[in-house]
Amino acid sequence: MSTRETSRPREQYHHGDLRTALVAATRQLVEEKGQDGFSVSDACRLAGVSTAAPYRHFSDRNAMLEAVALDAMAEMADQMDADMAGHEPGSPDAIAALGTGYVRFATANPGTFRLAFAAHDDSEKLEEAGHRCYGRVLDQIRMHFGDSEITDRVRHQAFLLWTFVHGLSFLSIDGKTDFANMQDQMPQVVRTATERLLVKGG
Amino acid sequence: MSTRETSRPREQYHHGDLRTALVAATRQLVEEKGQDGFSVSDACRLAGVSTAAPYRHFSDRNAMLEAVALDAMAEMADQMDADMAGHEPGSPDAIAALGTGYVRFATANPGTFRLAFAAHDDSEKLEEAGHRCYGRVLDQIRMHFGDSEITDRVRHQAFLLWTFVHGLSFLSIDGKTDFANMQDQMPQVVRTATERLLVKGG
DNA sequence: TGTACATCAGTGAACGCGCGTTCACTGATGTAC
DNA sequence: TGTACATCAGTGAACGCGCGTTCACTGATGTAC
Repeated sequence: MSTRETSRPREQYHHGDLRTALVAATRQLVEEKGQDGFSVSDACRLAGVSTAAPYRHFSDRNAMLEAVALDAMAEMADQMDADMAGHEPGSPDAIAALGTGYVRFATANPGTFRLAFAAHDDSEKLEEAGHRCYGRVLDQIRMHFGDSEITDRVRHQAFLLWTFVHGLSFLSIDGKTDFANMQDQMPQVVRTATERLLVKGG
Repeated sequence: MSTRETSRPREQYHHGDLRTALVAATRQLVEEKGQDGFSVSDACRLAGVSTAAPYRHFSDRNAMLEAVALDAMAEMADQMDADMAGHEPGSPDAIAALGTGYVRFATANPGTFRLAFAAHDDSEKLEEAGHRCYGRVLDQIRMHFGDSEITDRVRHQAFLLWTFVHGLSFLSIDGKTDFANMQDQMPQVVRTATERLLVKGG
């Protein structure tokens, strides 16, 4: 099972890892053209297979998008973990780092971010992945307050912070921030908002 | 030039106000199917005209969407003005009212809201309309601080607040708020965030 | 080690569909006389 | 008030296109003997 580049034309009848290659192709196209601009045919072209091939691995077009969304959600959790590493658990530093990780993922992967957070009527797997991601925020804020479980005030604070970084993500990827350099200023903006939003009496 | 319902089949050769009817149809479809799901043909069906008719009034499909976005931006400004009316200018009440007006517009018109705030490469008219809308926020915050002009701190504060209500809008329309009743709780959430984010030392 | 065979991941051609846009046209409207 | 005519907002048929999905098939792989 050799590694294979997504865009190189097939040289063998059996691909080896077509599912993975198709997810990669789908993700690339979602970034380039958005989830509505994405087409199964394009993904097949990228992966170098016939247009019927994906149906061995996915029930339909939507399942391909869902696979990308699931991947993205897990990757985002990793990004947040990485950004949080080294900070005192429950500290404003750690909490702000979670937020910057979120926004950084969104700006680095705007199409995928949009896809992952769009309303998917059904997918409970995606919802679970989202909750797993959000659990990190809840837990840091629980520790910040020294609570032993996820209380209402923890949930409330977490929601305020999530709302902020979610808004910052969308404003950034839609080009509505007038910062000269979003990359540089973003962490400071998140830090300020975190400090102000995070107060006990809420 | 009589008023005409959008969905009634045409009875006359000349429509009377086809441009307006097409904008209304486009907007309805953007709400039902999103801006990518919208099709010119559907809009023509709704307006009861042939598929070639829109090209008398719009250069292409995109121009139809832009017209809807422009309408929406103006309407949003009206909503914000209406919600702000009766509050002391520059007061937290007034500023929070601007925010709730924003979120209320978004949740009442999710498809149109998304369209209006998506990245439109070019349209300077839309950008202007957006700035006109945002000017209300800048002005209220300027008054709040008693500044005589739009200073950097005013811009900074306004951006924090905008970010928050923008995030709340997206979380709401994508069904990520776990409130039992968004309609009831939203104003209080906006109020809390406004109070916390709005401090002099920023 | 060599052979027979089941499995199933791929092919490629075809399907029906709806799309955005163009074209030469038609006919209602409003104005000049 | 009545008529001729220019204007231009509509028609309807057609175009080329790319789409998602299905179908009977082919041929590479891995296993049982």
